[in-house]
Amino acid sequence: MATIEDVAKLAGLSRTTVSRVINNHPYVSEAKKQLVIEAMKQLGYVPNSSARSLRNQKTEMIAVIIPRVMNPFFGQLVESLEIAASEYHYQLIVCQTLYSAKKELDYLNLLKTKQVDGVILTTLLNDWKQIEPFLDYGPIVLCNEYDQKANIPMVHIDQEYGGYVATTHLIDQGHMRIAYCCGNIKSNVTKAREKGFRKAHSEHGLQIDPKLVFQNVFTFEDGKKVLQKLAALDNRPTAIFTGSDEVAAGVISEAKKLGIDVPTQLAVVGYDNQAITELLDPMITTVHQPVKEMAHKAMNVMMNQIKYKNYKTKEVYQLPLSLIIRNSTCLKSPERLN
Amino acid sequence: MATIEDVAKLAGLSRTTVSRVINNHPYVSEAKKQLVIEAMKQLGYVPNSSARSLRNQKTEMIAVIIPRVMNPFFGQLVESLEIAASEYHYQLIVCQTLYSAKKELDYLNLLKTKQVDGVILTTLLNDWKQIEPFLDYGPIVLCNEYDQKANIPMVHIDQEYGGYVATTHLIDQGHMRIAYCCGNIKSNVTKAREKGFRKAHSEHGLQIDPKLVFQNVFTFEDGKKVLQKLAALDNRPTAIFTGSDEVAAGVISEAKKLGIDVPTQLAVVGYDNQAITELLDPMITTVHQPVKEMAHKAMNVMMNQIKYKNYKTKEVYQLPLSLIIRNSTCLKSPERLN
DNA sequence: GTGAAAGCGCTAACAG
DNA sequence: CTGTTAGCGCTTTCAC
Repeated sequence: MATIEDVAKLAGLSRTTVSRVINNHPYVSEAKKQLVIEAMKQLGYVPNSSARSLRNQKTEMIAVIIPRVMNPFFGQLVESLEIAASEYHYQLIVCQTLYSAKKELDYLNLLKTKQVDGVILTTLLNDWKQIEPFLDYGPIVLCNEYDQKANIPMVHIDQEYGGYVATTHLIDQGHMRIAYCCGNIKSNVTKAREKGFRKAHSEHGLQIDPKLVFQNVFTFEDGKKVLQKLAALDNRPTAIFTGSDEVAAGVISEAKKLGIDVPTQLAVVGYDNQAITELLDPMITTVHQPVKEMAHKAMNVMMNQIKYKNYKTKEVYQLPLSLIIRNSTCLKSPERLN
Repeated sequence: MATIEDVAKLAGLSRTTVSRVINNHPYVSEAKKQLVIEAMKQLGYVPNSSARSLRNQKTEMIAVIIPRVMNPFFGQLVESLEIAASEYHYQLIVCQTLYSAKKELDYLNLLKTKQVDGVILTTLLNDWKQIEPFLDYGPIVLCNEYDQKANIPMVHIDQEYGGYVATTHLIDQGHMRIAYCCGNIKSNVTKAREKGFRKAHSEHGLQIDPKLVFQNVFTFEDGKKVLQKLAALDNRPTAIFTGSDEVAAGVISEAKKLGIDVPTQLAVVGYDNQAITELLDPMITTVHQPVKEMAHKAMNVMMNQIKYKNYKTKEVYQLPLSLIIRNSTCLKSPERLN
């Protein structure tokens, strides 16, 4: 493989001049520049990126830590992050924790070993205390996840409003007994959503029945099970807020099987606005999260972190979301509430 | 950041000895080994991976080139490839072409610049002639895609059998007019599938009506459009083979809208066995592809390529697939054909 | 067993 | 405008 030295020799110049041409430095005469370009072409020369990384102390790689790619929300996030990264000529490394806190820490080591210039965390499996020491080695940006204690940039979505707007929509439709499903109760994303759910209730003077609250509900199957439990209740709810479209799909599927009509007997709200919401009958009312915008903002913030190296400054960016009303909560009116 | 030099000084030893400890070399006395370990711990030392990459001429990174993460098939492939890579202590870089042949070439440059030890190609947007020169810089493995002309390892699935088994299933159900949708006609994956479709027909002495063949059908929306065209036909088909579950879902959705019953008036076969096949009513008969196995095999082959550096040897691994029969093609009998 | 020294390929003072 | 030189942090001969 040709090196910069080879190019220099062939062009009859020094390594420095070649380097200058590669890096578009000024003060290289046009004549020599052409000489260098010619020599590079002739040798098929491409700079070695390990050498550059070592010398420049940067790798132009970002790691993104997610639970798993097949989770539609995180898949979409990775897709958008990769597109954003490539706009900055950065490469994206995918790191799947598979919900293991230890793997999260393992992947953070990429920062210590300088394999990446920064890490984007999309969930937080460990306590902030465990994460913080890694900041000595490079920037960490929270994207989607939020932590009050963290002294770093975070780009996230207003989940409290998400819970609030969806619940308010149900209450406006006349529902007074609303079931609630959420995912990982330890996540601040989940907590904020629940806060919004509670706020909507208290604003309307409504109580929440603890029997209607379910935790750690993630999948289609989980959704089915929740519906079975609800169906067995004496005093059934007339609506349900689910933490994800998959769960909503499970609820609807099982409701159909048991002859419970959606939305007339049970209104269902999903979350994430995944493709599936438009494929089912009825189509699912859901909360749209601005994933692309979040990804771009997070990458933008990351680039600034890399540039200005102020890794331990808290910066909070909160993005709005919107409710998309479809037939799983009401028979007509496809409006969009902001 | 502590370097190997710092560790050596603190331990009162040479860089060499420290390096030996890091790399688990024999011939280091236990006493000094402990000294080094102690010093490393005290300094929070971690070896710099750019320096190692430069010295060792390997990065322990693999790039995988896919169209996009949100395509469920490729999302699943990335998920499995990342898991496989991490078992070898390799990192995975995601590269999305967004169906641009130029981006495919751009990402192959990661090989030239030595940013990765190898590239896994899952589709082929360029001619093999365009790709081949990159083999001078490192290994390329084809995973999912297949090309007769390529002189490299390829791990793929027996798509011809996929087309064959699905079509035979339809014929066995008594269908004689079967519509056919496929994706990118230039892909060998697509071609093989069609070959199987044709083979099943000729084995049963059946003709294929060109009016029933559709190309470049990828999405849910595309599926809807295909059904609309079929519905407008004088002589409608009684079954349809689609290239993906999404398309099948679109066909079924539109059929419902037009009052065409699935499966009695139109039997529908999907492809990929994505989650959605079990969420819809009717559940979709589909072809299951062994994605995890393919990913593991591809990564395994890649590791051998890196080790033995015989980049230009053709090796073909073909994996079997199976038909999963659900209600979109027949009302009962949930069997599984191999 | 251990260390000195060369060098992986590149960039950036610094000097001219 | 151009070249000389000194490393970036690590591993590996080659001596001892």
